[in-house]
Amino acid sequence: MRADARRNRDKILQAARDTVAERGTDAPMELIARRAGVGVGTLYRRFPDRGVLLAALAEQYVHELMDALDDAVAAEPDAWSAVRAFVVHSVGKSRGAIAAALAGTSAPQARQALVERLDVLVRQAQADGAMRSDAGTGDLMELLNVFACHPGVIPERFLPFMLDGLDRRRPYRPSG
Amino acid sequence: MRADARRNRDKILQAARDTVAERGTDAPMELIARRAGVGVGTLYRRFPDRGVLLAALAEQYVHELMDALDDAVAAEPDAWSAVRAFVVHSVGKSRGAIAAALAGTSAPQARQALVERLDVLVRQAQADGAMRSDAGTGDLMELLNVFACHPGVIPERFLPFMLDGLDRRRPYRPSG
DNA sequence: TCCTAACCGGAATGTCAGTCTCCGGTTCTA
DNA sequence: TAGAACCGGAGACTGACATTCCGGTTAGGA
Repeated sequence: MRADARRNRDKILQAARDTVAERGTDAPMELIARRAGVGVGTLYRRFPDRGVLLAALAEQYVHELMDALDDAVAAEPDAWSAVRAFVVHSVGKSRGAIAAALAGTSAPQARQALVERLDVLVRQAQADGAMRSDAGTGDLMELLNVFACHPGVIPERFLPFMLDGLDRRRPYRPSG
Repeated sequence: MRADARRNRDKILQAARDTVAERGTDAPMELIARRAGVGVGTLYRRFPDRGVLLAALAEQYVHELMDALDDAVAAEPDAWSAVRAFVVHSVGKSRGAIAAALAGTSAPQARQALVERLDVLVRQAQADGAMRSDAGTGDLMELLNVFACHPGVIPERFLPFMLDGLDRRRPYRPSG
């Protein structure tokens, strides 16, 4: 693969990510290409159809979530704090790409690994008495999805409330 | 207006509501017509374009929300309970129609009236120390919108958590 | 019952946004 | 410097919708 070809591939992936984040999974291919500073021809040469492109995006994204989960576990003092940090972080970056990565049928094995990993943490948080026990890992994944589909101020605004709702201890912090 | 014409008008409105609930504000007109058991011609004769149809829907819906608010106030013992009941009830019925009714530019005066009414209740709930004070009426309206755009199990599942997050007293009820 | 204005259905037309192909021109790299 | 690999984007195609139009049907008053 020639150097310029690889360079373009990367640019396309990044552009796809941004575009999908803003316009959803069915964003125009041409928009993605233009955003990458590339012709549609180039886009299609690299990714024969939308499905392939989305799969690549999903793969990449799930891996990043995995890393974010590791970071959260390393940085936070307990399981529930880690879960919280992970969710906040994940919702904060790359919006719609989450939806593409998690909701779709792409990269199911990577997704599965992520879910299992998160599940361990969730169970721990519940065992600690920190997280309410009538909500589970699946709920969190769906939560990510819902918020991923609503770029804009909404997630930032509601996420803290939502997380407080999931918190069994429910600390009340008027200014945050 | 002939009897059959009126009958059809009502059927169209109902079909539009269901269809918009499922497929969003830009659901195909033809789908709405078919669902109403009517030809597209009839639909267009009654509602010259999508905007008019949506406006009619909005009007009707906002009035229903108003009634729901009244009912909630009458049935519940305090302001916060009424707010909660209202939100749950509103999210529960006629999904996407909410989005059409509230997000759009249709029926702004009716919407305004609803918001003001709800606002009184919200302030009361906050004054009672029952609802957290860093979230307001606007947040609730947006909340309705977000959930309205996500038919399916999601709202039912998350709404209770969300509302608990907004509750200053935060009663913990493992089984509900 | 009969008449006709009002109403109905849906085929037909027009529009538009997007996808994907193709090829003449350009750029790496050996 | 040759030529394999790559690039851009015009344009042919497609499908999904909106909207119009008119021959056939019907409600409901005389």
